[in-house]
Amino acid sequence: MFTETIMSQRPGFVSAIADTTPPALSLQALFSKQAVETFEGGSAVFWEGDSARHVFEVVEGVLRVFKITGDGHRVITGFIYPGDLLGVSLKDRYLYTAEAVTKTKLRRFTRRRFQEEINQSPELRPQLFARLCDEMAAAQDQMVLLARKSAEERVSSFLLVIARRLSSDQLAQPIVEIPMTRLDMADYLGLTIETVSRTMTKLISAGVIAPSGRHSVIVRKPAKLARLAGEGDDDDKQTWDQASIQQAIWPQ
Amino acid sequence: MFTETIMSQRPGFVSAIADTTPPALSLQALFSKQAVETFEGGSAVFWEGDSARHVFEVVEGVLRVFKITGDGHRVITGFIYPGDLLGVSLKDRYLYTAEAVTKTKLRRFTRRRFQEEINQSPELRPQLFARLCDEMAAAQDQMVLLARKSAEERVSSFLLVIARRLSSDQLAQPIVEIPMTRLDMADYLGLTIETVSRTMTKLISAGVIAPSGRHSVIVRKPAKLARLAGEGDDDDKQTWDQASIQQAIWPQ
DNA sequence: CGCATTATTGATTGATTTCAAAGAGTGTGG
DNA sequence: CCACACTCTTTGAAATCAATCAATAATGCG
Repeated sequence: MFTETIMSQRPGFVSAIADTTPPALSLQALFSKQAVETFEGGSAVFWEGDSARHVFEVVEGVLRVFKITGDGHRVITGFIYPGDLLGVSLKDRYLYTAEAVTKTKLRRFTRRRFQEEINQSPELRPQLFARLCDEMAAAQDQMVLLARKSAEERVSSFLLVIARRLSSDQLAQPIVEIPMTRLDMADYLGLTIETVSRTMTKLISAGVIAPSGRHSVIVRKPAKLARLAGEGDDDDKQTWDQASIQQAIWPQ
Repeated sequence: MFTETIMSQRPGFVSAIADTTPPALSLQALFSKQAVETFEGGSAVFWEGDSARHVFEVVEGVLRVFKITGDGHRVITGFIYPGDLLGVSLKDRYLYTAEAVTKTKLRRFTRRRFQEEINQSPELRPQLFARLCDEMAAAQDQMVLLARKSAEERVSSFLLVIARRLSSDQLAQPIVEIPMTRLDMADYLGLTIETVSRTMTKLISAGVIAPSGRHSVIVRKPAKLARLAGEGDDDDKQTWDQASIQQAIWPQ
């Protein structure tokens, strides 16, 4: 099971990822020493209930993380993007199945080794904690979405979140990549595939988004999208001085 | 801001709580040195967005933790019971409002002090991690509930969870205390108060539960309740007599 | 005891699901 | 290069579950 020795190590590759992190020892720097493994789209990294032997960092690609309910429904609890950690449950069994949506590259540590590293580094610990807290915050937002939002609000929220996630990477692009299928979206948003499809169509008809291939859309009216997503949108003036950035990302 | 000096310390009080914890230094032992504060039912401990200055441990009582959506809906993301921690977000702002459901007793640390203690203790750290992971697991279960379960499944799941939670405290009691109101339940389960009420009535008519005052019910058919909750329970014997009730509630 | 709050019950509406079918995109092999 | 099979997506019509609207009942508090 120790597949991390399969590929050659690429120490010089670190800087491209770790540039933005101030401390000498970051989680990303830690993982950067590990070998990169590749998973084809659709393949599972681990299964719910598996003995939790490894912790992963996503280098490239997108994964879905899900549970199967008693009556066979799939509930996707999150999507994992490059830079995110995967499998950081302190339980000894994975809480969910992780599956590659697209072709994915990962680095892994054994849980034991990872815990040692974390324990020995006062620098790493707060970073890991921060990750867990981000995950918790995301989970809570998702609970709000599932508990009270309409189909239109759910889909809009989803598009908005992935649009913003991308914006930090590839700035000034109104094109939002949607690597996952409609079924993935449905199982993430607590809707059926038909409702997702209908809602997308509705957003397109309303001119909020425009189709741009099957796995991407162009956000045409980001302010309206935010309003539909049910954000506290009294006004969107005072947020940042970098309103110019927002305009650059989403030119109206 | 060091409000923990307000009340007198009660070192002798520890044992009653800390008896069950093996290690010399447990989270509960840590908190046990702090003064106890009381919050009346309905009063807020902190608000979403407040500067996150303290971490709390619940000594007694139940709290609700919630967010308010853009359109004014309240979404309760969890209930906090004695022994649980509150406010362990590593963010510098609280992610949610915490409000006492019943009269509640808490102990608190400043965040700074708490982090120091955690950082200096290799014994405490895994305990805190385990708590966070339990919280995460609960959040995921809640996402599953909200994403795919019917009203009946939601209410049944809720009753089952609090029944099991109580069982560790006050054993061998099929009487489940429900300290929260129907509105609390509704806002937690992503339903309306009417639907919760109707579903409870339905469960009563079906003989699954029996009313026992407004804030408690008797679980008469725990196996059926588990089935209605959508748990993967392939086998289920009929369970009318008291002995099998207890077995079914607490199988382990 | 009366009033405010909380809970139940009933009737109706409506959003989303379900069922059904057709259309679009992708890859394969002849 | 095209036909075929497959999957994924869109669209339509009907059914359903929970929300909403409305009224009554129970509880608890001063």
